[in-house]
Amino acid sequence: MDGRVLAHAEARRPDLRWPLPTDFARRLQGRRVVGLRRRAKYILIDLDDAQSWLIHLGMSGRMLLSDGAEPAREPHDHVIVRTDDGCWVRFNDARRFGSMDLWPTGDVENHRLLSGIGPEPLGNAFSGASLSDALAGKRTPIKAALLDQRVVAGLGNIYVSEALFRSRISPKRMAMNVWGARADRLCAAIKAVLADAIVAGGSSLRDHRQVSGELGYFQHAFQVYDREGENCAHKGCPGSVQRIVQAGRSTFYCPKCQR
DNA sequence: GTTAATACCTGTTCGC
DNA sequence: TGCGAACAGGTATTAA
Repeated sequence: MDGRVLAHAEARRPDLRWPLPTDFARRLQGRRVVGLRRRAKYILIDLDDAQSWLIHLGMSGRMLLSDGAEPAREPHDHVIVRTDDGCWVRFNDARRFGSMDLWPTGDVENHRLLSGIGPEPLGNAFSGASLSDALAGKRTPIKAALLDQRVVAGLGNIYVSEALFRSRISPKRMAMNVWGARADRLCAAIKAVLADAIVAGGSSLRDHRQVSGELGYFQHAFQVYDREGENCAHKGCPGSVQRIVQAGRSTFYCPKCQR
């Protein structure tokens, strides 16, 4: 999309998770894309009027790209954009947990949804030491702490379970008790899980898809998530995967080797 | 101030 | 076969 003009924009409903900004489609229309970035779970599309288009895919949201004739309208196609070179971009989100906003590019770090968010897990600023600092004094299970975007950006329920399994840390362990070598292991596991997932094209559960509409493949590489009752994947461990509920979300782990 | 629970939404799956 | 209940997810809001 970089460099292309948003020749036409249409919002087919006034809200997603929250109301779309005033005159949303009109403000997109005619703008040239001058940058494409990501911060945490947000896609940031910088426009030539010094505004940035913030997009969160929520859980079921997806951006679908196609060339040529206008694609048939499908249920839950909430925002539709056509670029000046004939590309169609559709934001489709059945559950409407996604959101969009327009915000000054120079102030985007201060947007209410982005301010206070933690370091990028794949960046150099995220280390065992920085993770220890973020967890210090937190009297909540490490599972819940890792879902807190202020601690580290971009981790969701699945990747937290996988990272805790790889680092052999119990999801029930108090966050403040994850430091030193444990924090180093956890940091490395988070980076490894995300790197593996990116290579595999992401995780596809039910209707999660890539821009082409294809499913990702990382779900086939899950070691604990949605594997309740299966043998622990750690070599030599006699344990089996258990499912518990923490903060209203499923956690999968091996009680034998995750401590 | 910190942590836990709840609401939002809809397609899919499961049990009766 | 058909129906309703439960479930999945991220995050703001409300409650404790």
